[in-house]
Amino acid sequence: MSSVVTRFAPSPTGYLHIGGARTALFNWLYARRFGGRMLLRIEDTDRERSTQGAIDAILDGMRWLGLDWDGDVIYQYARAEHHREAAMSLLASGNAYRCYATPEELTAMREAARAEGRPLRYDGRWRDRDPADAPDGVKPVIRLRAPTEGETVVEDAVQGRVVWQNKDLDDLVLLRSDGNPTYMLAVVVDDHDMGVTQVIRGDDHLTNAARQRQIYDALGWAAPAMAHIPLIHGADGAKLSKRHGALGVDAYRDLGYLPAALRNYLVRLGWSHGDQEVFSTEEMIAAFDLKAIGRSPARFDFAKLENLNGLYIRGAADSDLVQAIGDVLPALGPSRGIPVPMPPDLRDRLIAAMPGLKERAKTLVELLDSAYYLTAARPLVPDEKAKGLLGDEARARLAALLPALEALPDWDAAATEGAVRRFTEANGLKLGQIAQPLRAALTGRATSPPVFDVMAVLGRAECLGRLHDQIPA
RNA sequence: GCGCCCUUCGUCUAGCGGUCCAGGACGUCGCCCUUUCACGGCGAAAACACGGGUUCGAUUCCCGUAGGGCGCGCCA
Repeated sequence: MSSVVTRFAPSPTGYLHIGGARTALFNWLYARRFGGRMLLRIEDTDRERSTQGAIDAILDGMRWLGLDWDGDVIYQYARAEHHREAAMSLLASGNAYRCYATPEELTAMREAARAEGRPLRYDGRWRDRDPADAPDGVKPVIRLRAPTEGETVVEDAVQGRVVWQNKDLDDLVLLRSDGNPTYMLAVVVDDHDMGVTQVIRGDDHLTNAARQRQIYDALGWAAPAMAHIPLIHGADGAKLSKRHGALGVDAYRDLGYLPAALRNYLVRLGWSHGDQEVFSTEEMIAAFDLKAIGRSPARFDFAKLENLNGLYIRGAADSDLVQAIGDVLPALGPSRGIPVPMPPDLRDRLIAAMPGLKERAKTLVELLDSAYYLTAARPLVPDEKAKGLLGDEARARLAALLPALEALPDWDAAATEGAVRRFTEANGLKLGQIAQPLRAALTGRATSPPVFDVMAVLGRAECLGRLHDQIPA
């Protein structure tokens, strides 16, 4: 029993989108689960659309997500010679033939078929034709001489046994007229040469699996095991578009999601392990198996991702969170009022504030926003909710409280709380009636960590200053 | 049009013939805790697409119907 080899094979025509990220995760988990390897192959045979920028984005996305691959990145285009050799051997064995139909001819054929309600398949017009009939000046493609009778079967780990009638499958192109291989050929040759034992990919490739199976058979090679996982849909059930989640993983990073949270969310999309919702990476690896992958498409749900992200934020180390904030800072723009890179003293103050902050943030962006009071310069600009807490009456109360605070010999949470409580008792107020305006004046927000902790962190001078800013002259 | 795949609460899912008047999680709504928010705790509403079979018995098996998805390129 040879060891497990999986592969993730994106085409570099855009960023690493969320569906691709999940495919990569599943391949990674499967390889790790069985002590095998996950290879990374860039399918760049489309020279028009493949870009270096996309390759970089995909690699960066995988690194950010914590999905590493084994060995060097394999570039499919660099292997074109191997693909051509396979096509030639197929030609030699009679399992392929030259087709001289022009693109215009094929388009006309398809249109006619569509108009007459017939299947849109190549009609095999050059399959048995004498090569002597070849027209001048037309460079042929090489097509697979696919079986016309019987059936092609794919035993799929998630879809089960899927059967096609060979009469429904046409003779696909293996080599283009310019001599370059098609995706269909390249995938088969590469997976074979790379020793891939388990293919895990989106089920948009399920039909391709049948056609690739025919190529394997023609080549006399054993096909790897297959697992076609359902696609991820948008919240409305339609295909995932940019509007609802088909963002690159870099966008999720910039939105303030943690890689561990995204991994956890993604692994539960289409896969389950009883009632368990939260998985550490180790647990995921130990529990992952193909059998538990469902067959119906899942919809992307930001609310659940947020919930999970909040869970991971609460569980993260304070210094790690500040580090993560620092990492996303450049993408957030200068409007946050925090210099990039983050000054060491601010870093320390943020770390000190994290225990109170991380309890109430769902994303790193929210975390940063809630830290506004730490970085804001006087006078503060309260948000709408905070403004609502700073009416005339409230500000009058703050003015009345001020002398008691100014007279405090010590400035810590216990001291300020004591002073405020004595004030409320003396004036027949409930604690909230003074604590909320205090919070609004001090933080510019209606929510914050416990207000007396905030006062301790800010220090006497800054607190009294901010209070004076809000008190009527 | 042809082929293939899918269908349990709004969403992610458990369920592999009786344990299901269907369980968990997110979300929603109450209540509690609390200076607020959040966290946490407690509770509520919320689903087996439809129609036929098979069976003593179907959410579970089979066949249709409807709905959805994917594929049908000298793209990948």
